[in-house]
Amino acid sequence: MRGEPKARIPNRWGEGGKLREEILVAAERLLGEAGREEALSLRAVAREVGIAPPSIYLHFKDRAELVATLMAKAYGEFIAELRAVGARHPADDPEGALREMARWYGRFALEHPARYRLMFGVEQSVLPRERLVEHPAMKVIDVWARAFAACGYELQSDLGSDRARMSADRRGALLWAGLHGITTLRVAMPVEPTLDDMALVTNDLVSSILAG
Amino acid sequence: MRGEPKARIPNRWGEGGKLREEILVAAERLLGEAGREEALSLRAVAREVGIAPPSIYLHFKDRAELVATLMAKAYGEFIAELRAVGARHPADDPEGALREMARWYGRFALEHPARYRLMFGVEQSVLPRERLVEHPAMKVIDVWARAFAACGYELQSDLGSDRARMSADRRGALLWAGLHGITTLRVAMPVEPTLDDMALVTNDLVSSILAG
DNA sequence: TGTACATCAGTGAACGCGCGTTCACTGATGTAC
DNA sequence: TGTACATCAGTGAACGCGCGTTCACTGATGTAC
Repeated sequence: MRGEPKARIPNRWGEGGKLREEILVAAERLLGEAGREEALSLRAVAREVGIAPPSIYLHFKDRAELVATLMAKAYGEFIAELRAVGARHPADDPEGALREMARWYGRFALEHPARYRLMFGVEQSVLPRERLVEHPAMKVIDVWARAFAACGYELQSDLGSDRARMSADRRGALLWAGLHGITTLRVAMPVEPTLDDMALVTNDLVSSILAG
Repeated sequence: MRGEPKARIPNRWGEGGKLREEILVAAERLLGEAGREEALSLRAVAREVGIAPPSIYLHFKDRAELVATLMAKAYGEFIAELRAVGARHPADDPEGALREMARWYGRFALEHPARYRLMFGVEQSVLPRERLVEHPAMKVIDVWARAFAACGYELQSDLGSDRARMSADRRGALLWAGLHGITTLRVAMPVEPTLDDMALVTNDLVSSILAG
């Protein structure tokens, strides 16, 4: 009953790259099952694809490079979709768009916990200030800041200022932190998380930040 | 230069329990270094204490029991300290107490990331509704709810209701989620987290929830 | 058309590692008679 | 006071496991002459 112990037919000349895609797809699937990046093993990926473990090294320098590739893909798709959710909403209702995006954020974290953790859950190596702008997390902040700016709050680059009225940037940072807290606490705690429940807290959060 | 490869002198009769304490202390230390519970190994604990790995089984059924013990200790100390921080504040300034507790929360997470993650960072097994009240996480919610109640918001057991004015419980849940998000995002992101920075966002959060 | 050689895609076997856990044991200290 | 035995605290060696990675290889497909 073993799957297929038969030898794999090698790809044609010039089509070696196909295996790279297969490896990424299998790794994403297994990551979803494993839940945490640390629990994803090259050998398991190789088994899933049906190749020998060393074959992975034809396409990735080492385990770290495979994980980094998964992470970059996850970020790219996540940010694009978050932007798209906002853009799909009527332009004359920026608050509605904000709420829509916030709800989508929670749903995403609940439906793809492993991918979510891959992006926001691991302690990452600290980058020097000047390379920070490149990091995809900065783009996430930017999306939220723009969403608040559309609601009439002014953008300002200085996050550290404490003027009387909270800037769009600070509201964005606050919303993101709040959403992150809501979703990760739901997933971490021994309560079965429900979307309704989460939507309620999320709405409270958005209202508070719009009012505060 | 190896530490001490010498044999350990066994504890006296009736004093076997001392080793249990030594194991727990060593495990807490190593957990702090490792950062994540999964990275804590029995063999490392044994090395740290200076005993043979099987000796741990004299006091703990298996690895899971040791980790569970660490977690219970961490929860107990955390909740006691959080309550104490609130209690130390003048009773006529409940908002100040709330802000004080919120700041302490962030500081704790930054200073003891491993212990924080041990409590709030792992996906735990889902408990049945009736056993939920026993879980220490419920006590955390309770502390926050009482802190908001002291600020004049009414307590109500029904978290799901959506009356016009947000109850103390819902504000408490929201604050906790927000704090959790702020602290974990700071730790997870490639930015060096600073206390000032966190204190600013934390204040924004408290203000928003008090106003919302 | 034939043939030597390069290139490509991929493999099998092995490496050393640290892990959780089990097993049968050792040696000191207490207790019963 | 002596001695057989029970109890306690702890150990050494071994188990099987899955892991990341390296190494020298195979066999098919292309290219040069």
